Amino acid sequence: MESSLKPRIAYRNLPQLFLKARECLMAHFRPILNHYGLTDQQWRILRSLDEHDRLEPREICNLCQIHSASMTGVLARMEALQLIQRSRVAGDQRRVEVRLAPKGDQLVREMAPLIDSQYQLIEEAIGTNILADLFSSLETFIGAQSQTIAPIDLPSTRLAAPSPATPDTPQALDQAGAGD
Amino acid sequence: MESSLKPRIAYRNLPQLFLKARECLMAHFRPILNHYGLTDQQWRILRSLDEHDRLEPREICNLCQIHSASMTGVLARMEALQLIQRSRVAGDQRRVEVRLAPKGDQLVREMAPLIDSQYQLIEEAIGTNILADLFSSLETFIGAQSQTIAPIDLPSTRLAAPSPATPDTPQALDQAGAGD
DNA sequence: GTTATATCACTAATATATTAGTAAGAAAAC
DNA sequence: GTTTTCTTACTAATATATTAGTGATATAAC
Repeated sequence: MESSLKPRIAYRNLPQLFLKARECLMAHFRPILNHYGLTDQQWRILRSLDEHDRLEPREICNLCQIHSASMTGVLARMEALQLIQRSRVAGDQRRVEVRLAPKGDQLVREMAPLIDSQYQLIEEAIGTNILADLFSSLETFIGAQSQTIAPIDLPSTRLAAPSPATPDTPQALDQAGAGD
Repeated sequence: MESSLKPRIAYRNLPQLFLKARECLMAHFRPILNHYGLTDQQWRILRSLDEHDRLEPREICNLCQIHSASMTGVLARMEALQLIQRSRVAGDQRRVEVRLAPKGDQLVREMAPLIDSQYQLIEEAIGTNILADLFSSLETFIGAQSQTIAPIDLPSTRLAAPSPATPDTPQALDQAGAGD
């Protein structure tokens, strides 16, 4: 009684597949971003600002899937790099508006044709219809999420709780003990 | 001369779409993971170990899309929580093998039916064929990546380099200057 | 008008991502 | 057999993710 029906999860790992697809794709663009010293997130924000001109942090969070708590730091660094400008909204002192700074605007202008060229190479290599299918499937899937999907109810009897229990081996493996 | 052809990138943002799709989906599972005090990455590793029984860190990196440099810390924390066990490989002292610890195994056993139930609810809500289409498109896309996709060549004349330049506003916005 | 509630950016603490680099061990070149 | 090269896990430094919570402002309730 040991090899008791090993894969205990029946469904395939869809989130993982999304992740892998994204990584495959980003591998073609990351060299461009790195060439200009940009992180993924910084580029996502620049691209959104290219399309929307004036955005508030909260809107950028939604558009770029960046967590609200990360946003402050990301924007602060981008402002220090003079890629964007931040200012308070006139009527509402809580809110902030973000725009491209001249340097950021110039950077987008320079990078845009490179990004498009890379997309074109990808499209040529893997075929227009495969990409079209993919867009279609993704959008149908995302759209379908607006259905009310019920959450399962969670049991209250959890066993392995997030208590650091016995901090056995805090960092490195003990470098030796493999002989006994 | 201001609204000068604003969206300067012609192609749609596919990486972003992957990200959004993944977030939509994970929203249904994260409550389960959080209930058991697990991070996304920890769960991905547990799930892989459920399927593969014995894995080396390098293999987990590939399977779970977790960066090699992050892996050490993630595994160390999971070992401290007694979810996994690490040990040196007999013949090769460089390598490490990772297995489920009893507590981790028990956790997977408890969580597996919950995960499957949630998948089932999702499948019922959005339809089996939409999901099948999606899997198909994703796999075709990932498979097509094995084509040789040429990288564009990067110009050497970059303007905005990753130099922290003028650290104008290091952290917070200046709380006032919005009246003039 | 005052109180309660909501919104928004931000902060703090910890986990993970990313880049570069290190040290030990293994394999290949010689 | 020694030197070179490669592989593997790990470390360090910084960027971002995540969770919880704060303070300031705005809006709603009264």
